[in-house]
Amino acid sequence: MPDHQLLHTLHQLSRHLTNKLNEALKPMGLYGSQWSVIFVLKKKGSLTQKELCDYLFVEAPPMTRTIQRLVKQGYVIQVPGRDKREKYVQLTEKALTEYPKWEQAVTEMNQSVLKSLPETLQKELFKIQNTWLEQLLKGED
Amino acid sequence: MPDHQLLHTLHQLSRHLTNKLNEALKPMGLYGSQWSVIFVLKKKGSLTQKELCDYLFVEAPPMTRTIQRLVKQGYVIQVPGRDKREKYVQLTEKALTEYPKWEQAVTEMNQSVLKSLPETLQKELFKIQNTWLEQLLKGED
DNA sequence: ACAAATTAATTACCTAGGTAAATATATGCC
DNA sequence: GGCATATATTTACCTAGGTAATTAATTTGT
Repeated sequence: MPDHQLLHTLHQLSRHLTNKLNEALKPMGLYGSQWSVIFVLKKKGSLTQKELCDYLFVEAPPMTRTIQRLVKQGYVIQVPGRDKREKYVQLTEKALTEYPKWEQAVTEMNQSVLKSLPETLQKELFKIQNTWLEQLLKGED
Repeated sequence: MPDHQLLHTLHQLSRHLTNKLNEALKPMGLYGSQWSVIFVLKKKGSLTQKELCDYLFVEAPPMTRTIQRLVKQGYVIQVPGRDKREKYVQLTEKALTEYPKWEQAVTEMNQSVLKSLPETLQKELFKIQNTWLEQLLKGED
């Protein structure tokens, strides 16, 4: 019976948190989608756009746009690969310099929204979400 | 430590489910946002746009657009209220006729995505989400 | 009673993310 | 080698949802 509600609540929660993220990043002139790309690049180094798409489960066109905005802001450069179809994307010095500030802002926001949820529930939620998402993605093929 | 991951997974899960919903509704020419409005109107009867916004936690401008599309498709009519600033929105006969088909499509989609998640976890997830969202909204004021 | 503040809806414009189609480069097959 | 197929990126266009500013109607304060 509460099936509709479950998805509805999940949707609202996600929207609420996305808004919080954007709010936290706004003072630094970044958006959530940009942060997600920066976060991955910081962890993984240089990646092609395709690899970024696969990692973030985002389609190519929005990825192109997000990257182009990052290029324009000077936080990322595109380097043509040996295969000339693909473009490797990597953080600039400027981005690496700013990164700690960005990460701190996001971390603070995370803590602020998570403080109302006991840690046991956080772990439980994380586990259930992961299980579910994994199952859903497995069922795709 | 897995804070970033928690929000990231939640975001991906939500996107995945939204895509599934749109996919399920596509054959009937509806979108997820339209369905959410129809669902509420079916349950609550006639509501002003403001009331719909409050109920769905959506801002007024996207609500205006969603409703205007529903009007154009003949699924909803806008009735000026006694307070002439507000517009009551209500389902048409056409919408009520189609409703069972829509609901079935959404229910089937719900079941299809939920079948990979044991019922105990569904309940657990629902409970945690609700608790969290409630706390977050409480903290807004 | 009337000017000022508030409110509901709309308009204009932004990001996020999706599909379909166009390009350009690689790869396979003969 | 050359032609068909596959792949990475981009372009064009759609919905979802957000903020800021506009408009019209209502409420408040004096």
